[in-house]
Formats: sequence, C-alpha cells, structure tokens
Amino acid sequence: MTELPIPKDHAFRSDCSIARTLELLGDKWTLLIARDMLWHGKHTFRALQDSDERIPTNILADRLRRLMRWGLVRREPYQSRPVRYAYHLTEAGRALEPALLQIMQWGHRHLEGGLFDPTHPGEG
Amino acid sequence: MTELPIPKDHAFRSDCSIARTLELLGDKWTLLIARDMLWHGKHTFRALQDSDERIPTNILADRLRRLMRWGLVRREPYQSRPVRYAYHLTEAGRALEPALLQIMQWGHRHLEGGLFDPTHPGEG
DNA sequence: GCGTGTCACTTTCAATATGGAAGTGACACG
DNA sequence: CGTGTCACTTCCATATTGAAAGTGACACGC
Repeated sequence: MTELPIPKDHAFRSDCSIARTLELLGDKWTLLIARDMLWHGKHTFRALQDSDERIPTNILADRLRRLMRWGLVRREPYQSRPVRYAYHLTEAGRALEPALLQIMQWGHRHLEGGLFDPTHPGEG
Repeated sequence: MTELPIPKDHAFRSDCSIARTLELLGDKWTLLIARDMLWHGKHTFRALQDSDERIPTNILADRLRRLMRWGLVRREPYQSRPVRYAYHLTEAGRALEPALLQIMQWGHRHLEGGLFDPTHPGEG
C-alpha cells in the first residue's frame, strides 16, 4: 500500500477505482511499458523503445513522464558523461503485476496470444 | 475458453497477449462498460450512459459496436415497438471479471478510490 | 391528431491525442 | 574531425475524443 503522489491539478472523474486506474493506465501502451520493466528487464529508453510493438518515441517519453509523475516509475542515472537514466517500477508500479497477469491470462484464452508467461519461465 | 470471432480485417501488432488485449480494451471507457454490465446490472444504452463517469453517447455506441464485433457483448431485443436492445456480456466478456477485480484492487490501494467491491456486497 | 417525452442512437465539429519521421545534444571512439 | 549511439524533442498530418445537437420510432395524454 504505497502512498502515491496524486498530481494536485488532477481531478478524478469518479470515485470508482477502476475508472481512476484507467485514467492513468487506460491506453494501448502504458501497461506494455510496465510489462517490459517488470518481466523483460528493459530499463533504458532504448530498450523500452525496442519492444515488439514498436512504441513511438514521443509516446514513450510521454508515458514515462506520466508514470513518474504518478509515482509508478522512478528513474536514476546509470552513467554520467553523458548522464543517462534507467527507469524502474516503484513498489506501486510492481503492484500492477497481478492485474497484468489477469489481462495476459484473458488474452491467452481468448485472443490466441503467444504463451509467454512469467509465472512459467521457459515456455515463451 | 470461448472462441472469439477475431475480425478478419484485424492484424495484431504482436503476439503478446497483453498487447492484444489492450488493442480491444485499452482505453479509458471500455472496461467501465464491462464493469457496469457485470456488476451494476446496466444493460440498456440509457443505463450505460448514465454511469458516474458520463460516457459520451457516440463513444458508448462505438464501444458497444466494437465489443459486439469481438464477441464480448451480445445484444438482444428487450421490447419491440419500437425495438430496443439490451446488451449482455458473453462468456468471454464475463471472463474479464478477474482482471477487472485486480485493476479495482490496485486502484483501491493506490488511488484512494471508493470501496465498492462486488466480492464484498454491502460495502459500496 | 397533436404536442410532449423517452430511448437509442447518429451527426457535427472543435479540440486533443497519436504516430511516423526527422532533428538535436551530449558524448565516446577511432 | 567524422561517425555512431543514446535519449530524447519537435514537427505535422491524421485519427480519436467528447460536447452538443439532431433524428426516428414510438407511447401517452388531451
């Protein structure tokens, strides 16, 4: 149960936790970034941009900014000269894993998706 | 494990089940429609449009069309003269419940959302 | 039969978001 | 100094969103 820094300028459209969650994660890309950081060891801008789905760089930059603003992602320099940052999920970000697993499960069962499953390593 | 009628004209951007699922459900509204049908007994266009989040009617119509096209929702006339339809989740649509619960859970814990929880009736 | 109301949408259109592509800045390396 | 990499930002055409108004099929009351 992490305290998230809800942006002061943000007004939620309702009390519903699902509606609120979708306000930050409800798009086609954001959860893929979480997936890549959580399960695929991708932590640099470059690595995240090289996912199978080929996220446009402007969208990636925007989503990372949003995730940082909401406290789901933190970035830290992994080198200086030039300074470059690695992005990591915070505790709140990692807490998305069960939701991600359920979404994956549904896709496996209904959309003939690939069988990668982080809970069964070696199959993907 | 329901067979879904994947639209012939649709090409998934990757094999990933999460990416695929987000292609149909990855927006701010679609899962709210599922929520309302699943837990709030809303099955007419009117009822769905009267949710707390006030979905625009053109978006609602579009999302219902999409959900029907993908086989997550089915509609049936609930009256004739004039004929009017009720929308219901199919088995594949109802199978979203675990994902919805996890998303709700995350919102409860991190976004101070309301406490409605269909698994604990009487608290919302 | 006519005006009013309801439901279920569709249409319109301005504003915002998306996404492909090219550009920029800070370096390392040779 | 030229080339290359990483991490973005900027540009811009197109697509999506969302507020609002419009439409069609009736029921109901007068």
